[in-house]
Amino acid sequence: MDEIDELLSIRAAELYYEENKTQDEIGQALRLTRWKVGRLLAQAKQRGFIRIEILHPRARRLPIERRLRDERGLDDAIVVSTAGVTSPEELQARTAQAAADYLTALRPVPRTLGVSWGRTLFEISQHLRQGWATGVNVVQINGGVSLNRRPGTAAATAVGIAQKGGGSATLLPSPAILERLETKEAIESDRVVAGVIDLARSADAYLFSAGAADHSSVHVESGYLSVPDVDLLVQKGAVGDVVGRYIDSDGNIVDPALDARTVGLTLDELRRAQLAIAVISGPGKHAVADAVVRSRLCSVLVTDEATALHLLDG
Amino acid sequence: MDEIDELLSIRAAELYYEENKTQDEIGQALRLTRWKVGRLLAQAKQRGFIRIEILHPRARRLPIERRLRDERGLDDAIVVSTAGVTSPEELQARTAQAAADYLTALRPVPRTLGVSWGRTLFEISQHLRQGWATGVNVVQINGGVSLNRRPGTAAATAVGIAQKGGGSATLLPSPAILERLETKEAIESDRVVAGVIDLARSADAYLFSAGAADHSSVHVESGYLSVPDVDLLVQKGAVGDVVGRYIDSDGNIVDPALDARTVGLTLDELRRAQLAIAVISGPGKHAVADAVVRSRLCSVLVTDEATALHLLDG
DNA sequence: GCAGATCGTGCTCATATGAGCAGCCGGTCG
DNA sequence: CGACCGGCTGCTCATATGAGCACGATCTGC
Repeated sequence: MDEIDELLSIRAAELYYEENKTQDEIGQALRLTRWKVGRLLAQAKQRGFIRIEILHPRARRLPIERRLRDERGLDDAIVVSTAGVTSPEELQARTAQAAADYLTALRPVPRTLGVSWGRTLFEISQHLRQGWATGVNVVQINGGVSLNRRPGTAAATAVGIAQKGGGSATLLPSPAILERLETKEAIESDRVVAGVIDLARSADAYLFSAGAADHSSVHVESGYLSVPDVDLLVQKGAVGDVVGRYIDSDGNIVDPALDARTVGLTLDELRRAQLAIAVISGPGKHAVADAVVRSRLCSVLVTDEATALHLLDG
Repeated sequence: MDEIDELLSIRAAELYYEENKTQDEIGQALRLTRWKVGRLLAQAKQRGFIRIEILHPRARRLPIERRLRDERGLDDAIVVSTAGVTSPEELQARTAQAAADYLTALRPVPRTLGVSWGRTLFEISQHLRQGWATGVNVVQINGGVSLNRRPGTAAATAVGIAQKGGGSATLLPSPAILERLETKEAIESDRVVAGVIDLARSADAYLFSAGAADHSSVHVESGYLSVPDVDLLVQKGAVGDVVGRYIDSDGNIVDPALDARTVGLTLDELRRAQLAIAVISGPGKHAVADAVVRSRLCSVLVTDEATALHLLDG
């Protein structure tokens, strides 16, 4: 296309998209046939001169979702638009809403849903509508009795999801990470705890998020790890955690000793699941998101546009 | 429209604009009739959920141009899009290009074109194509023999426009502002100078820009005014200058004594013109642009989107 | 409880758009 | 010099879309 046609295509696009003229009218105005106008408009679109954005908190990016499915081998992907997002909170809210929508529309409805806990999961629980399902039992898949502040966020999340879904919640009454291996083994051999974990293994679907490996981690906030602990993990290659287990960029356990002291489903158990929904968004989580997808920890990913593009284009 | 319809309209818009489905296909997917889909899409547009942008340096904003004509009483308005602009230089280039395009398309072709000088005018002269007109004579409408750096920018501008338009340039051999009133009157009574000004008065069209009243002014750069001079003008209410004459927000001369020492067409002579094209863009020039339009110094305005919106919505 | 108003729905029909194709023009190579 | 090729043009025809309308549901006020 030469420059004169490029300019004409812009003039045509202005009249078509901004002035709502018909291609025929544009043809008269620019002294072109309507077919030429149609071709100019098609070229303007094809060359990327026309950008169409859907500005809405619930807007999704279907072409990116398709690419994630095709190029990253996911069973499904939900990508929320970042157009018009002004704060990190809004991004988080949009993603949580999308996850809640996905759960609500999920068919068949899972009878037992395994969930992790954390900021993202809590927000999803809040965005779910009363009656989003009927008779969904929720089971915690990793330990999380909070050691200090915000007691019961983990419990509140699971109970909230269950209650709104017309079912009951089964909590995992254990810390996330124990200081000694023996204690962890003792807890896991406890009848109740072992029963919960067995139930978790049998869940039809899992819903979990991932944490970035930095000082803002819920593990630091909850007191399970100290800031130097996290620094050490990062030094060993950790990019973040999934159900309390820290992984490197290939999805491998970074610190087997620490991992052995972590209560809950193992990553391999998660990988074997039919339906594992990861909800990961925000600029700080690009690396973990990549590790989760790369190592097939999830079959479904709910994320934001920027994170998705990072997964696709590096 | 209730929330369910709002959400549906977003889903429909995603399928329509991002996936290129027909309304009928969307109807099948969402279990709606195609008419319902059409209405949802219309509502999504009307409620502003759909934003269509034309991303191109030459893109204009026709609806804003129309509003400028209708609401601010301009004969014509050219508004360049700011979509995708990354630097002030690019904004300036886009506006200058639009001004050059406007001149080129102007009918009837002016036989004599009065021009001011400055950064904007110089850039317009550079964007004009060789042969943009045939036989356009250019005359300077305000004094501008540069006192120090960049000698001849004013002359180069006028000569460039004339030469590319197949005509000749008539320069105004005078400083912009003189220190003493007597000198100014003496210069103006000079046969050559008086002849040039007479020719300027008879021009078919004028092309000029406006300067902001701040330290970046060409008058400071050229040495006609000192920084304290400008500060004083601002204190008296100056928002900027047109053909070297400083005006307040109502378009009135701020300092009559200074104005009397300024060589060139007066503002009232400009106001009487059939065709006075002002080219004003950039965030720093919102106030002058408003003054120019409000006081009818121009009949045609070439500007950028942000400035135009300032003129329209405050 | 009912008449009238209002709204949303799904139709018919006119119009706008896109796909595909024959002809033409300008360039190229034997 | 002329046959060929590729790209552009403006057509025909099928399809997609939008305007207008009649019907039925729902709401409102007496």
